Amino acid sequence: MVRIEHGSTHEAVRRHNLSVVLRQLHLQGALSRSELAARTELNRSTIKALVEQLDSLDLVVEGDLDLRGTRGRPSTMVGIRSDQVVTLAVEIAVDSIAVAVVGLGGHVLDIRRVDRGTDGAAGTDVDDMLGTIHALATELCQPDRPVVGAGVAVVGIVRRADGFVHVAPNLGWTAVPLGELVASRVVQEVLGYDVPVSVANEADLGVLAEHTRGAAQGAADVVYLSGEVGIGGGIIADGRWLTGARGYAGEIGHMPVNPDGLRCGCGGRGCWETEAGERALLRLAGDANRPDAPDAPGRRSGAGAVDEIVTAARGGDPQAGYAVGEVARWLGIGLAGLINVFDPERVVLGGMYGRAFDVLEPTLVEILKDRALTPSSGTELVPAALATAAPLVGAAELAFTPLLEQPDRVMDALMNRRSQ
Amino acid sequence: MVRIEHGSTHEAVRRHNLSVVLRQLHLQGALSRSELAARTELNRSTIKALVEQLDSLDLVVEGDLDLRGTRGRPSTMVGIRSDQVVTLAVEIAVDSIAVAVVGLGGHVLDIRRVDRGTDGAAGTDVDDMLGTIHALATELCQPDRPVVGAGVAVVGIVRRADGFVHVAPNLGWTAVPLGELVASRVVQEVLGYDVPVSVANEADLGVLAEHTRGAAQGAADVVYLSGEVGIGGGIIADGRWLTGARGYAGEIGHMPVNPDGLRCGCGGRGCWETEAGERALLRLAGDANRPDAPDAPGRRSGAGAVDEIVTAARGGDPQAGYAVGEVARWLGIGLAGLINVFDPERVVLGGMYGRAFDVLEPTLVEILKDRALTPSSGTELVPAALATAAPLVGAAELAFTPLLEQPDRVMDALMNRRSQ
DNA sequence: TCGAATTTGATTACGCTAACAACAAAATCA
DNA sequence: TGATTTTGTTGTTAGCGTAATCAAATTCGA
Repeated sequence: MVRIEHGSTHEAVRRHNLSVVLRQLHLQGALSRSELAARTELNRSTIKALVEQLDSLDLVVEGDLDLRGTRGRPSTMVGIRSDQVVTLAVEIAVDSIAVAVVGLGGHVLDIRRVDRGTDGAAGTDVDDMLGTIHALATELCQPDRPVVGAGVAVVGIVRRADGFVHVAPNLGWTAVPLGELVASRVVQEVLGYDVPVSVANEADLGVLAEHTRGAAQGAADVVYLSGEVGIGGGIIADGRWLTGARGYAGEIGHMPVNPDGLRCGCGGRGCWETEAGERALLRLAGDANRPDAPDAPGRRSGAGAVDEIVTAARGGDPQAGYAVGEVARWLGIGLAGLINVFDPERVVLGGMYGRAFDVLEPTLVEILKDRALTPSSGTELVPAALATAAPLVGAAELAFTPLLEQPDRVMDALMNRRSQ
Repeated sequence: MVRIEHGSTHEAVRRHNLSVVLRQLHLQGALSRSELAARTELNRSTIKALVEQLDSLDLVVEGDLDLRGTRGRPSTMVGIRSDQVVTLAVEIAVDSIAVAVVGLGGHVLDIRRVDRGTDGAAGTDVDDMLGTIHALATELCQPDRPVVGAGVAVVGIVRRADGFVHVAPNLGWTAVPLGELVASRVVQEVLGYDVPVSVANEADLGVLAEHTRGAAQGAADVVYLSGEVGIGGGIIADGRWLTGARGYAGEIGHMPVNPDGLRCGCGGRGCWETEAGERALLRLAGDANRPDAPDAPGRRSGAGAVDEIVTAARGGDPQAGYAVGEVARWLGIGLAGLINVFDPERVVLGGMYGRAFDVLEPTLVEILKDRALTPSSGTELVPAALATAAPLVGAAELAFTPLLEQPDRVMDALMNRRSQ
């Protein structure tokens, strides 16, 4: 693929500045006009004009004065229309499906989640799942509330360009054109007009969420690990979300770490998630105190069982402590490689790694001190901040991207589509 | 680190367009004005003005007409002043030191290389090495030829911000402020004025070179592997050179691939370069037909010995074939992990992997088919195109970066400095 | 409580830059 | 040789951010 670098024109400047202002408000919620001027290094006059345009697009509201008690004339506050401009966020997880309406600024206005096999929700059948999403979206959507886009988080390998799910082992899916399906059988039917539908991997959206509103805020280089049934990974490099040439980046679960390890479903041996994933923890802790059979197909996530083990380890249980220690060791060995490859500013641990952060950290730090080449003080290790909300928040963020990049175009196009 | 997104102004637009035009010419060598207009999507009038400004900065020349025989008035060709605007490129390798004068457009105008221990060149002592570089640079530099920057490639872990070499195991260095040293004891003394000095890891500059002028041209997502004494790595992600938060990114040599492998100098066990590096190949092929003792300190690179083994493998020698096969196997196992993490469009193999590409490829392809999750047809595997020139070309490219980004500022500043 | 100082909003004029339009120039093609 | 096509050149226009100025609204100090 050859990239041609284009020149800039007036409109590009305007659009960029409009985008910068809107993004600031999206991230901060509300700012005074003078603060906007300071952050963007733009002139007061320019900010006024930009805010007026955003106002005319129904994206922001100019409200009260900024009453902070500083001297001088107080500045006008500019707020986000978080209730008037929303996206639809969908999460297709292993054991549940969730749909949320997320307002500009990242506010989750409403959310519905159903577990698989309950509430009439489907198993992993694609059609049933679309039906579930359709039903949830219908409940949530108010006809007068404009929706600017939809984002879908799914536990699978997703092609960025069109939301084609190449494979989703934990759902039993192969070759599902999820983007098209959601567009035609959910968005178009529920809303009555088309909006862009973006699909991405759950962990990739996790890092996007943590970077925008969670534990990775302000960090330009981030590695995010999410311990669920497998190990998911997402990366921010140089301030940008890394998705790879096709969108498959961040598939770290099957990095080889132990050639003598157990066989993995992918055909390899000693993959990272075989050694440091949820099943490894359950296996190492022994099956006695755990009701689930860890290898039963279609089983529900062992989150409850994992938490029991972690609690036991905190309480001094030797078997649980051993299991946690081993998982931490293999986690650290793989993580050392990633740190050497990316040199991240911060590593964010989500999923079960986030919940068990306190018991994992000591071992991790020790392993990394040995194995990571970069000065050890360089990389921060922190737990995720958004917990289970991360994929939905990330999906919403992804769906907001076109609006944030081209506020005027997206809103104009939306007006046309809705009025038809 | 908090990033503030700034707005754009007139000057930013002008600078961007100036930069885009100059970069096109830097990459293509010469283009007609109408081609420039087409590529940049800028107006004819604008291109004229921009080219005139670049001409007044002594960066380009307007020359003959474009005589391609198409109908219509022929367009004026715009060429690069490759002989008038140059950078100094320095390579500090394990067994040699090289200095080159590289003109705009990437033309290597002149080059001097000395092996360590010959020609009065130093071993690995920092002072001696600076002396060598000083001598070579003095020979190469013509006083009337303006130098806009200097770039240094070094086999070590380098902090991007200031060119501080944290550690360079193969040179025996620790904590060497190489950027400062080259600036004060080479550039300032040889040229008589200051220019920015940038330092980076050899493999990182390798991928920059291959991406700009080699086998990775046009690819937005690239993984580059260089097999030398160790394994060096460089990454292009989403069209951008990836250096990490501090500049240590791409240190893939010590990724753990085999916990039962040999001890590595880094303290780990079964690091990638222990299993798939030069020493592994020499070890696996047996020592009988090789004069060098592979583990003698300060030894010269075993490039010759490696090539002997590769040639023997091509000829059907079973021992050599086994050694090459094992190296390919471990190389593939590690590479599968990298492919899953980055989802690159292209993987470029340099150093000994490039020279042995034909004998490595079959095994690599087989391993990747098994181990890499992404559709196997997705990622291209190609040998490097620039061979030993890559680090110097990359260093020059790095040194040209400020000029390409802000042509007017850099040239004005240079004028002032040289006239003092 | 009142005036000075400070900071911001609003308005207008200005400068910079790219685009546009019209015409001239230089080639190909029939 | 004339029609056609493409590009260079020139003057004009439009868009956008900035600077300058004045008015407005607050805090601070006496």
